[in-house]
Amino acid sequence: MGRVSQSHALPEPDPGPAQARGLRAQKKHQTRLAMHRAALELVVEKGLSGVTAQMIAERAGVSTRTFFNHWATKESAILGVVGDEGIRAVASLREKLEEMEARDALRAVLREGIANIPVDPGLRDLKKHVMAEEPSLQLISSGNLHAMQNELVDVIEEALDGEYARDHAVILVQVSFALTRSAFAISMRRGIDLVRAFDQVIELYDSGEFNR
Amino acid sequence: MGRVSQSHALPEPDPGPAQARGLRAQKKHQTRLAMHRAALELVVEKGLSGVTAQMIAERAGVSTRTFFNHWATKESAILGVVGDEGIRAVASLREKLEEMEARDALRAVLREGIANIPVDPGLRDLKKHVMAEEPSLQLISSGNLHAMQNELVDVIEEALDGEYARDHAVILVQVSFALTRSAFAISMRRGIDLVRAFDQVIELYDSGEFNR
DNA sequence: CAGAGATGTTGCATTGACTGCACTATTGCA
DNA sequence: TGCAATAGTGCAGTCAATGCAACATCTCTG
Repeated sequence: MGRVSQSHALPEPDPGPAQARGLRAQKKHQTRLAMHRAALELVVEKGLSGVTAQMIAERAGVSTRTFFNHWATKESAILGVVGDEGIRAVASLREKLEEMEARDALRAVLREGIANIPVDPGLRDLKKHVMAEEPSLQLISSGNLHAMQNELVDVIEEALDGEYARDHAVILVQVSFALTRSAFAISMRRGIDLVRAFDQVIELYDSGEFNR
Repeated sequence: MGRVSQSHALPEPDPGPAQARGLRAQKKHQTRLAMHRAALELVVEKGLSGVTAQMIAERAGVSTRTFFNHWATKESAILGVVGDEGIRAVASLREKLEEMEARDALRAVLREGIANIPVDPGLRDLKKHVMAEEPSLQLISSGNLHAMQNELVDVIEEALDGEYARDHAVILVQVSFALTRSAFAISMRRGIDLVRAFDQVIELYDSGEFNR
């Protein structure tokens, strides 16, 4: 009965994709996946606005309350957001900044980031389809990126000099994220791998067509 | 919380800032402004999550229902969203594309767009303060831009040639919006005019620091 | 200037996202 | 086996948002 509820019990991030330590963690991850899958399927069937949290919970075989114990919002269940990527990205950026230019470091981090997006193979196509159909989800998805932007700006600012260090950092981050978003769009449209699209975008961009 | 309403009977945009035709339209605009002001004040006082639509309506002297007749969401009342900018932007872009390069045309349109953001002088500082305090509003704000992005991409694609016309267009639009967002951030931080910030960002960007 | 139609405002009822709380059910571990 | 930790659940409640129907207030026309 010792309900020592700590912080506002926000929906915790997912520990690991597959190799869960205990039986307990395994089950949890399983439940989570079931909800994510159910969410995707239902959105395909009925469209985003035609799906309620209750439906998703029901199909996944859990209570509505449990659903919201796992996901902060209906949309995050659909997107299958993990959460702690921001922290890793910042750490990764710090390391890279010691051996390369800010621009390249940032690009590398973003490339890493999108390469590590965990997608259950069975859900890959489903998710792609949903994302293509529901633009507002794209927006939310890039909104998740938004959260880490400021932190990245801070880190990069430290690595730059001059009066306009922060302005530089801001622009650099914004533009880099813009390229990432472009990669998302192009990947979706052409049906190609996201990382591949990212590389193509970088190449196109660096070709200089955009600076005159 | 995170509602992403896809309203059908959308609350109509505001006809004109000041010189409203009839008495009716005048009153309407007045009501609208009262709500916008109330929303901003309350957010300053209690924070975004501490404010309910009811509170805003009450302070503005209207019913809750009326509140939602004017604004699609609580947040749009705070931001004072007008709405029909997208249409104007697209038309404007079409014109400009006939006399200048895609990049410059797009920049010009964006510059126009931010220059025309209607802000009641009395609310300017209030809004700036609120935007600085509540990052999630910034996100929503740029989300509004998001809607017109695809249309702009379409228009620009027509103006470009080659196999990669659309990819070019996507990247161009994304990057240009990134610069605009940067201008927002910098304008906020330095407390300078948005258009001025935009010009500075463009200058900084074109200086070439970002392409090597 | 009267009356009809258009438009703004409101109350009411309802749906659906989310949250806090108290409680039960499992699981991990000593 | 016994107990602490943690996942899952039911319930009640808040708040955003919407449809609907009644009502109030212009606006415009004959």
